[in-house]
Amino acid sequence: MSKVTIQEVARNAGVSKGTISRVLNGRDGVNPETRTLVLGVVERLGYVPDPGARQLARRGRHVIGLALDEDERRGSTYYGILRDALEERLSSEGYSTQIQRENQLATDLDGVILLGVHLDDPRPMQLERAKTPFAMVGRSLERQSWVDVDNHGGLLAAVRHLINLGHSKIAHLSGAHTGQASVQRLEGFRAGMQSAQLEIIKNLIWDGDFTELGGYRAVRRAIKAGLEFSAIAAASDEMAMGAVAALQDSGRRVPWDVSVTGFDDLPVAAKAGLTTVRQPIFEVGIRAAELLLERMSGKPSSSALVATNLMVRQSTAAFLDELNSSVLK
Amino acid sequence: MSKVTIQEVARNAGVSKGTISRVLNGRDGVNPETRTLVLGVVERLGYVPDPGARQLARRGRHVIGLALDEDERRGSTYYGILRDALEERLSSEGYSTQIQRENQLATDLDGVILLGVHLDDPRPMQLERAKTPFAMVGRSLERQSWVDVDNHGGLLAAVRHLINLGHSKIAHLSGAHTGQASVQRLEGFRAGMQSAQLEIIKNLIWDGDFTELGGYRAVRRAIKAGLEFSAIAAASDEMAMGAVAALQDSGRRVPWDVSVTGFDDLPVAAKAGLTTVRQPIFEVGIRAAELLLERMSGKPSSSALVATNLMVRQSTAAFLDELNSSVLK
DNA sequence: TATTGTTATAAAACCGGTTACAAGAGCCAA
DNA sequence: TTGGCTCTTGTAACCGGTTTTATAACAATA
Repeated sequence: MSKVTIQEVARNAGVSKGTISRVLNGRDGVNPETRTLVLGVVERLGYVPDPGARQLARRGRHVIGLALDEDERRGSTYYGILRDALEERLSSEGYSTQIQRENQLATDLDGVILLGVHLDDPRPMQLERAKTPFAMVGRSLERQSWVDVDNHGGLLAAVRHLINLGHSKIAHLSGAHTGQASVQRLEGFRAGMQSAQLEIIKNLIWDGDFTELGGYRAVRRAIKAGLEFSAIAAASDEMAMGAVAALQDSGRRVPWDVSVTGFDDLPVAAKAGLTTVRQPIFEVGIRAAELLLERMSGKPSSSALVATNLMVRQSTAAFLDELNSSVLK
Repeated sequence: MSKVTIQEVARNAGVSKGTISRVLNGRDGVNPETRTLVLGVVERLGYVPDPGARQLARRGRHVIGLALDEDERRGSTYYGILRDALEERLSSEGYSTQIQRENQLATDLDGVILLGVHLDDPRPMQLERAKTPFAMVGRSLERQSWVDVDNHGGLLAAVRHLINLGHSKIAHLSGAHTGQASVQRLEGFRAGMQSAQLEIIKNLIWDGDFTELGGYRAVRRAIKAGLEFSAIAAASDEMAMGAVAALQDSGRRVPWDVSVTGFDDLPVAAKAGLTTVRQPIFEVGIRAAELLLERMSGKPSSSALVATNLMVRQSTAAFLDELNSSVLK
């Protein structure tokens, strides 16, 4: 319960504080035997270094900045979870985090995490010029040290799931076409349809603006236009929820008349029983933090594409053709 | 730019480190003259104590927990800003924060901030029993140490603004009636109408569920039902945005045909030109942190009701009666 | 006047880590 | 055998604060 200090670990292992510290920080010049002994004791005692003391002992303030692209997104669920993850990983390493307002990338930072990078983002170049190490959440084509979710694979999995259930007239509820994530998900949708030799109908790709209301309006419009479809693969949970509401307002039952899938797996999705693609946001944050730490320690940098999981719930069901079902009778 | 330490302050003031520390922590037994001298030097040098060192020197981990009521709300804009504020204030005091999952209020915390307390909330009692100091965001009738926004006064101001513009058939777009904030805003609406001897029409009080889509649907329903109104005072920006969308979809122009006000002043409100009531969320967080610190140091506890501001933008305009305007011609 | 208390401050110990430096062990060449 | 080298580990200083203890100056009391 009460905190265990490095001193106690040292006493238990029969070595000095310094050795413990060297082991834990991966310094070389430690006997492999001693190393495993120490790690064992650390494990047994459940020792966790005090972040405050660590920060103090390593000279310098050790601050890393979190740079968001738009103020508007600040505080959305996605960024909240990401921040939690980054903070958890970085604070355990003795770093404190600090939100960077706007484009004023401070120069006295030890590192920066860029959130929501887009294609013609000027920030990576700025940071390179200032020789500040950084890692990115979002894909970069020219540089390393980025983490991204496998958007393409995620939507592909959702579409395959729908196809396996017998659906063929599948609509895609897309976000604004500016974001990379949006484009990748759309491509995933296309890939899924094509792999089953299904036709991609232009009228069944709708813009839902990544919001619940946007999804609602898009689906209402489609129904009013008399379009036929038996499933909707949305590019976000919010849009999917809006779609469900619109279907219900139009007298369609989910999933019996229309199946719906989302993307993100927000808490609300589980509550509403929405089949969706889980984005491991927390994991993305952890990886981003690790990439930055890697880069700051001078190791060769890499990037990471984290996988998604399809969470099958109650908003999808097998396709029931009215004709078919009447024949069966 | 580089950090200024307590040692430098001490040298500049011609006293010892200990004295600086005593002054900054409000310990007594310091000569008033010395105190002002030290404070002057601190100000001049722009000295800010290092949180890490502070945390280390005060024994114990010094963790305070942030307890949310519902997982769902986690990460919403509101809670994001609140967390920023709490963290800022508490970390400068050497405390680190930790999110409390569910109801597992850990016992080894120095203090707890309860977010979103409601009337029959069991948590205050639990904490009292465990003798853990706490402060609450949201009103408590039985206890002290809470901070809340003046919901009543905020909506009252919005309604008065509309009345001053000549409106009389004013609708209220309310949240779910369970929350305290919702009830207080509804009461503010009533008070505003009554103070101008205006009739409160039951059919003009709608439930919008605090979401954009909820607001949209409620307004569509009202229009379809043929209800007459020239202004809508919503209990949240999101609902107000939904209302604006619904009005536009029905061919009503905002603000010429219908005026709309929101509540919260989210970034999106400024962008959309929505007249709204600003909730000083950040300020609420700071105050909550201070109330907790107060309580932990054993001072007599108090509570705070922070004021709102009406942000007048382009979604409200003077009432134009068609009859009137034709007469004027 | 000698003794005791008060008050204000300086000095030093400490918090829990990291790291520069010193030192002992083992090995090899001279 | 001895000096020098590498490998490994202990020792101690230090980071920037807080807090306990010691001390000096002065006032109050006997």
